[in-house]
Amino acid sequence: MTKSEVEIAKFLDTKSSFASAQEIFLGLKGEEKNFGLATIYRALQRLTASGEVDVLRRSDGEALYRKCGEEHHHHLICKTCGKTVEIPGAGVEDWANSVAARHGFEDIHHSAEIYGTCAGCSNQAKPNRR
Amino acid sequence: MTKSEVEIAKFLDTKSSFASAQEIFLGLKGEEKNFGLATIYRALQRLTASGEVDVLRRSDGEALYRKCGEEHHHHLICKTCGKTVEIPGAGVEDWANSVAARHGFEDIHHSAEIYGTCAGCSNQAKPNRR
DNA sequence: GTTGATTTTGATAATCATTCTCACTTCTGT
DNA sequence: ACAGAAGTGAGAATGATTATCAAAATCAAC
Repeated sequence: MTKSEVEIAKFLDTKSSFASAQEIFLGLKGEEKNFGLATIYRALQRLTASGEVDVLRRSDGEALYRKCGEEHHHHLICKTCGKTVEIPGAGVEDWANSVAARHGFEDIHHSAEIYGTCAGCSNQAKPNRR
Repeated sequence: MTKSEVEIAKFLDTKSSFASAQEIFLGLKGEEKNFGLATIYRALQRLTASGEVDVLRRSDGEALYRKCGEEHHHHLICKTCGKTVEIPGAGVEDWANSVAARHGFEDIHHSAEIYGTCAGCSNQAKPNRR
């Protein structure tokens, strides 16, 4: 594992939400942990290729990264604060397999994310209900 | 509905797969159906905002567009030829709702796509099995 | 059907994330 | 210590998407 990969993994471990490459770059600035933007991108490519980091795309197309568990899972993401919960894959798994089989598709994989407002942000939005 | 929206919708209707803005731009070239790239993007924004066209992101971040049914649905997409099948939303719906409720999330929506190899491409890949 | 306002369009420049280049440094094994 | 491989940094290059702004088309009343 390279120095940049270690620092990026450490940084992502402190966050429960997804972070963009630019955010990681800025977050690592100073305190002797400087890395060029190119290095960040290269390290993220290696981390995602090896499955240590998950990627997904924000609606504007920017890539977001997160350190996740090894097992197959999905995400429940707060639209307001970004807080992310890992969801075990089981439920969708069966659905995907049966749908694919019904249409003659093989060698499948799937993606599934749920977006919403978490309890904390929901309360903040309507603080003093009268 | 503007002229560009009509032509883009017509073009997307002829395809069963997703198309990028650039592909639409090239596909509409010639035959009096010319539109500037900026116009294509603006029309696609309106079409997706009104729900007439679905968007998803290719793994490299490029946006892909498709004319779809009105009802909530998901996609089964061939990784090789791009052929896309619409899947009714029912199955995932329940899963998303129960997961969200269990974690105190409100006001949710979700995305789910299945990627695989369709029967046609699967046969082509291994044509003469001996 | 002409006037005037609003909307759409086109060509081009600007933006911004991501990748490429290349020279330099750091690691690895022997 | 040495050679070769891999990692790094600064900045240039790429490419999709958006912004700009003036010209053209559309529309609504009179």
